[in-house]
Amino acid sequence: MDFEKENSAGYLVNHMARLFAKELQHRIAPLGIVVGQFPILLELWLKDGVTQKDLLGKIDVEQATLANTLNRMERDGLIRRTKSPTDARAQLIWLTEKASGLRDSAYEAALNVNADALQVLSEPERAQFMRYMRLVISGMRSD
Amino acid sequence: MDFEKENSAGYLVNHMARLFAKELQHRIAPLGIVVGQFPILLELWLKDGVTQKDLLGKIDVEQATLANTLNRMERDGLIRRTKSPTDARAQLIWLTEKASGLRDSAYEAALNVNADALQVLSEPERAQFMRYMRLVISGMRSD
DNA sequence: TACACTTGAATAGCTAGCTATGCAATATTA
DNA sequence: TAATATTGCATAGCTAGCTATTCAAGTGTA
Repeated sequence: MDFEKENSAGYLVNHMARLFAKELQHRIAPLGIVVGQFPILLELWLKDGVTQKDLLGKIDVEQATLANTLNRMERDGLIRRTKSPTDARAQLIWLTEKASGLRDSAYEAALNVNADALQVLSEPERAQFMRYMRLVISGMRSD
Repeated sequence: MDFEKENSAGYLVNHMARLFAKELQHRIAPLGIVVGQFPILLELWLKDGVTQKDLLGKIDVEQATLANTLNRMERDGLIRRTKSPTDARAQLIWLTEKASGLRDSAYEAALNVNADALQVLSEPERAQFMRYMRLVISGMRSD
């Protein structure tokens, strides 16, 4: 039997993900944020004052991962938390001024990473590529 | 400005990579190995008795990451190390019997993950998808 | 109402990745 | 050959992800 990693989808996917992460990391570092915080910020920029559970429903990550990342974000002055008025177990998560102000630069950084990474593909190829990824993801999630 | 994560290549790539890793993890756990060890084992199954530096040249990971993973592999009885006869700083890395014996089952597990993940795509689509990933990777590496 | 069940979140403990730094052995060069 | 530079590897310390477990607060029910 043979196994050539360049012909292994999993190997390529992993490698590509690390390159994307490294590139995004590099571009958002000046903003004082890190990659794991990105999806959370994306949600909070749309709507804050939500509970951890609300966030969890929108972000594809385990609850423990989210809780840890939120702790680091609080430590770093990106969010603050207030008691939920309706449930003593829950807290509402709010962006700080600092974090709110980063939105446009962060969007831009991420859009640039994506554009640069996909620049080797033509426009229709890019669309195909995105479509393939969405298909693979939804196939894998439904197992 | 708008940012929809389902339209972000980086977001999809990251998500897909975690699904692949989780699936592979799940299938190789019975063999007593974990995902980070996989690329190293692939190389060692081809040829062992090599130095860390040799391995580093073939695996796309930082030196420190490799060193840590090798330590865990030694702890887990997958490799052993002998002094290099030519360089007192280096060691030669050898597979144990246990690790050698895992090769075929591990190949099979990985091939199955890939096949299952890509089953939502037709054969020509799969080929395109792989081609796109290789293009994106080589584009990103050459920056 | 008391007790059991469920749920929101935190914590422990692990792998895998990274950067930065240290250190001893080898190579190079003045 | 002595001083310097380079190299092979290890270590420290961080983020990001995971599973498993715990715990307190809410919910439902006998």
